[in-house]
Parts: sequence; structure tokens; C-alpha cells
Amino acid sequence: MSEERKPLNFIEQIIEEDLSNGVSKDELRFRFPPEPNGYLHIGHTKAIGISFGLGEKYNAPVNLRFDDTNPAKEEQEYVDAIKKDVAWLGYKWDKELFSSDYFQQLYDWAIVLIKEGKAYIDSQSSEAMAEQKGTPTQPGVDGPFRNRSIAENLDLFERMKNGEFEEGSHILRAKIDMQHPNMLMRDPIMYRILKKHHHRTANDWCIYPMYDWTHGESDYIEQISHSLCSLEFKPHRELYDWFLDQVVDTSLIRPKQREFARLNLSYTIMSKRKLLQLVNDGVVSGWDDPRMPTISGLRRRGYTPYAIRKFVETVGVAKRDNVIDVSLLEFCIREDLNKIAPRVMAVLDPVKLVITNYPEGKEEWLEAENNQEDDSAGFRKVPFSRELYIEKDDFKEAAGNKFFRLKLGGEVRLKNAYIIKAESVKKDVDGNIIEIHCTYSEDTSRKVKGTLHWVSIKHAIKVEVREYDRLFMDEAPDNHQDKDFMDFINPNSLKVIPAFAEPSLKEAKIGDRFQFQRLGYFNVDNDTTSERIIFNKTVGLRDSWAKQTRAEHSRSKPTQNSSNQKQQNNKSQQPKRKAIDVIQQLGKKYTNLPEIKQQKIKAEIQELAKNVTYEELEPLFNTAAKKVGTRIAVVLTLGVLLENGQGKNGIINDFITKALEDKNELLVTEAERIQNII
RNA sequence: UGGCCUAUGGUGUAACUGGCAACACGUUGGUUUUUGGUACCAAAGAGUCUAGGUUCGAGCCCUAGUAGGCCAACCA
Repeated sequence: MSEERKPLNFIEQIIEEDLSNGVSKDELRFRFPPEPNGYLHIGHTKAIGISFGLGEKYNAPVNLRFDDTNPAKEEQEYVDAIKKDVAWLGYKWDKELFSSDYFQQLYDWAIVLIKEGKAYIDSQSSEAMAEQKGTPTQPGVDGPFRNRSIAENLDLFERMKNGEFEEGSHILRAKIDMQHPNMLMRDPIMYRILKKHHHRTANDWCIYPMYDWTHGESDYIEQISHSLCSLEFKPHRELYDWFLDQVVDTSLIRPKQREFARLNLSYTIMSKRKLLQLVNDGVVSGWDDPRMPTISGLRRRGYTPYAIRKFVETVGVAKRDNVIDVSLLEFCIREDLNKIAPRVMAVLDPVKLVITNYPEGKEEWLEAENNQEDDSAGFRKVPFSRELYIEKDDFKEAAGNKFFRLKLGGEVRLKNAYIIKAESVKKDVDGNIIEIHCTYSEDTSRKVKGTLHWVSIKHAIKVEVREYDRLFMDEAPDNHQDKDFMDFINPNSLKVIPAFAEPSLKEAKIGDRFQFQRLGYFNVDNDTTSERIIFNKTVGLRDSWAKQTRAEHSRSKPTQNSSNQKQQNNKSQQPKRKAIDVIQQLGKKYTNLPEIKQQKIKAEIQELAKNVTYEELEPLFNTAAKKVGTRIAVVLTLGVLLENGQGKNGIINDFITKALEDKNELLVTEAERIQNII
């Protein structure tokens, strides 16, 4: 009761309204209706989250219904994969159902429609029918078979069902209106002949119902109260309702279709057809390739169900087209993994470091905290010795003091170990650093700026790390009319790295998730064998140092395409704002402020006005009438200019006159004040 | 030569149904820190696509326009 009211999305509002208009809470029922013709992807997660989320919120049942009316594309493999993914996300469906369960009922209802003269058999080619259908801007015309007798329709339909005709020779259509402005209402097809094996009904049927005829009736059979789908089905709603009208018993629940905007992710494609192409063309290793936006891909990549659900919850539900930035997804997975992933050390790009004052042959097992975010995570031991690997990037012979990693003569802390000082380097003939020589001190209480991760060479285990980059180099790869999405494939989306890890990782099992300290989150891939442990990089840590370095680079060569960088560039291009811009901004708020503040702002504007030229001000005379605040700011500025000797002209006089005629008293007052300045 | 839907900071979603535009991500500073992570604090950034109208008062209602999306598969 006392809970803060969380804003409801528009679907929840519809349900609340229905509830207050007499629908009882136990009548609520939802469904998630995937077609088993591909794997689920992150976009589906939104639909899943909406319907199952509503189920959880209202304690209402949610059916998992496979929309399997097209035997040409559907397979049992997909049914199994979909069930696995929904369950993995943590949702529980009430019943597992199939549209194919309703084939007989649908057939019986179709006969009723024929008998009522509301459906007929058409026997033309699909080309001829397409022609008669018209276009979105032109009405259709009736076909020659539209007025077949009921007896003939019944006979033909029966024979279609019995397999007497070839595919494509006849179809059953609803008889609605060939001139209807909604093309879906121009005698839509209800049944086609398909002599294909169905994954559930085998060869029982030679005719299969179309989506529109099936979907609403299935919702009705299951007594779904709210049938939620994505926006592109909006035009189908009229037909959905028409079909329902033909069979509905008013004492039962009549399902309602409502539509929301589907989820789009930047740098990602979300079409099952195109994802299938990536799989078939071998661009990726399968539907569960960690670069795929599929649920199985994200799972293999190391994402958690919690993170994905949190993500879907955060993006919200509305009706406008949207493109979500991948950075939000990354934020959600980092947030979860930060709390739960044990920290370990691994070096991906090693350079040898020798501690010259550490005895040869000596080794120590030092205590390391597993996760400082989790008190119950405990500690482990990591081995330390004279020869270590650190990251190449963590050392520079010479660097400024913004670089607080290791440099010659500089000190740095080794995580969980000692403080070291770089004394010298050993290079090969090409001048590459092959060894860094350091001394260490056992006093670890001192403050040093940098902390590095490391592994002991002698104890390190070799592992394979797979690092992923985005699959596409374009923000919206399937949104180009002149280019195919395949043109934007990133050739370097997978990097295989031989790396060195601390020995505790020997015990790691498939699926285990870790934070490699200072690098990112990694999980153990399915391909791992007893000889070779393979890690996927789930996501990197936020890295403000890399960001800074990148910013410096892009200052010298400004061609970058990340949206974030674009923003940065924009900002650095406008370091100082012009006085006129500040005035404009101050003016916007003017009328909303209490009087004391208005006085303050007024003084500020008048001060700034001294730095404004007439040429800068003149365009603002055209400010829309309703933006009163801006107009007041312009009047104030103009006053200052006039006092400083700016002569009046026709444009100025018009502007003042218009201001004097305004309804807003503040504006009129200020205009009167400058009216008399000569 | 039509119908339907949508329009709020860089992105996404809010705004108690008409009462001085909020939250999250991102960005920028700062504090803490044996992860340049986390946490915490702060700042910048929109007067709500445009033009009219109704109203004491409009992001919300009305009208017209503009822009974007969807609709012509025997797919779902």
C-alpha cells in the first residue's frame, strides 16, 4: 500500500484499466508464441520479459505456445532450444502448447465459415491473386471464384484436406472486402495445401492454416486475456478481431491483441533469417557462437540470466522505434558479475619481469582475496617467484606522471604481493624489450599509485582466451537500402590469444565465470578439454585509462565511428560557449523562476549582453511567440545594445511592437522599458 | 496515391492523466581504493518535431503540417 507507485508502462495501464472495469484478476492469462524456426535472440527476450513479467506481477499463468503452422521451416531442434532458453532465463510457463494441437478445431471452424458464406475456395495462381489484391494505395478487385456456391466450397475444401489436389492449386480465403483500405482484410488466405511432414502431426494434414487464422483462435482456445506482440502486427489486429467475431462465445474471455515496439540493439541484427544466414555461411560457429545476439550465444559468452532480465527491464516498453546502445547491455552484465565473479590473475600479452634481489629458486604462496565485494568469497593462495609475467602495456621505459604503471626508476605494487621498482631493461636486436629487471621491497604498507596483476612464470598455466569484438562494423547493419548486412561483417571479431593464468584456474569448469583482474570478465567455454582450458571474454572492465588514451589519439586523427567518441569530439569542438547562447539558455527558464531569481538572471543576461553583437541577436527576433522566456532575454539584451549606441531600425521596431502586444506582463514591462531608449 | 502507428537530453524510459520535465545508461570532474574496477559525490546536457487553437495554466487535449516506421509472402 505504502509502496511508492512505480510508473506503469502502457500495457500495464491497459491491464489495470481492464481490472477496474470488471475483469477479474484470475482471468488474466498470457502467452509467449515463438515459431520454432530458429533460436531465440535478445530481441525475443523483451517479448518474453513482457508476457512472463506480467505473469509474475499478477500471478497469472503464461503459456509457452509454439506457433507451428508452417511445416516447411519448423523443426524439433528449435522447439528444444527455445524451451531451454526460456527456462534458463528463469521463467516458468504454465502449459507447453502447440498451435498444431488446434488443427482439428480450426478446421471445424473453417467449415462453419464456409457454410455461413464467409469463406471460399480460390483456384487461381498466386500471381493472379496478387494482382487482384491491389496495392496499399489502390483498392483490389473481386476474383472470379469469389461467389462459388457453398456446396462447391465445402466439396473442394474437403478434397483439399484429403490430399486430392496439388500444392498451389487451391486455397481457402475469408470473404471480407477486396476494397478494404487495410490490405490484410482483402480476403486473406486461411488455408493452403502443403504436402509436407510436420514435426508433430507428421503427415496427418495436407492443408495448413495461416498465421492470422490460427493466432487469434489459439489465443481464444487458451482463453488468453492479453495477447501481446510487436508493432508490425498492428495492422493484423483488425483481422484478428474479425476472425474472433466469427467464433467467439460472449460468455468466455475474448483475447485482446496489443502491440509494443520491438527491441533493437546497435551494431546488431535481429532477424532470424539473417542470423540463420550467418550460421549457414559459416561466419559464426553456430547459433550459440558467443558473438551471436542469441540467448544461447550470450549464455555461452558468459552472460547471466539476471543481467539479461535486468537489461530488458531497464529498456522499458513503449510504442516508438528504438535502438538501444550496447553499452547498456554491457553495464547490466558488469553490474551482476562484479558482485558474483571471483577475481583471479591472468596475463594476456606477457613480458618477462625478473626480480633481481629475490632469491633464485625461492617461492612463496601469498594470500589473495577472492572477491572484495563478497565477504563470503574467502581467500586463496597464489605462487610468487623471481620471474614473473606482466602485461606489456603495463610498462614503459619513460612516461609522464599521468601513467601510473611501471616505468624505469618508478615503483608499483604487484597485486597481492610486493612493491617493486624497475631498474633496467634487456632488449633484443630489434630494440624490443624482452626483460624488465626490478628490485622488490617487503614493506607493502607504503602508498604507491599503481597496482599491477601478474603471474609467476614457473607456476602459470597456459590457457586459450577468445576475445570478441562486435560482429558488425555499422551501427545499423540491416538498415541500408543499397548495401547488404553481410558487407558490414567485422573480419576481426574473434581474436584467439594464448595466455598465462594463475594455477588455481586448473580447477575451473565449463561455465565458471571469473574476473581477470584489471582486464575483464571471462568464462570457461564449452570447447574446453582436459588438456586445454578455453576462456571467453564476456566483457571488459570499464577502462578510463584506455578511454583517455583513445581520446588523445582521436584528437590527432579524428576519424572514429563510435557514438561515444562522436560525442566527445562534439564537446571538445565547442570549449567556450558564446554569450548569446548562454543568454538564450538563461532566458528559457526565465518565466518559471521565482522573482528573486529572475532579478539575478536578468542582471546576468545584461552583463553577458555586453559581449553580444547585433548580428548575433537579430535572428532571435523570430523566436516563436510562445517561447516567452527567450523573447524576454532578447528584449533585455537588445536594451543593453541600444544603450550602447545601437541604432533602431524597422526590424527592431517590429520586434518591440510585437512584444508590447503580448499577453505576458513580464515581456510587456521589459519591452516598455526599452521602447523609450533612443 | 490510401490506411495505421510514432515523435521528450547522445540513447532508452518517466512525468501521479492539464500544474515550474524525472530516472537509468553514456559523458565530464572529484572522493575512496592493493583492480585506472567497484562504491560515493557533483556537473553538463532536453522547454518536449513545427505552426496555430482550447485553457488562468499544455509534453499531455484539438486542428493542420513535417519527419520516421509499418502494410501488396500460399511466412510468422
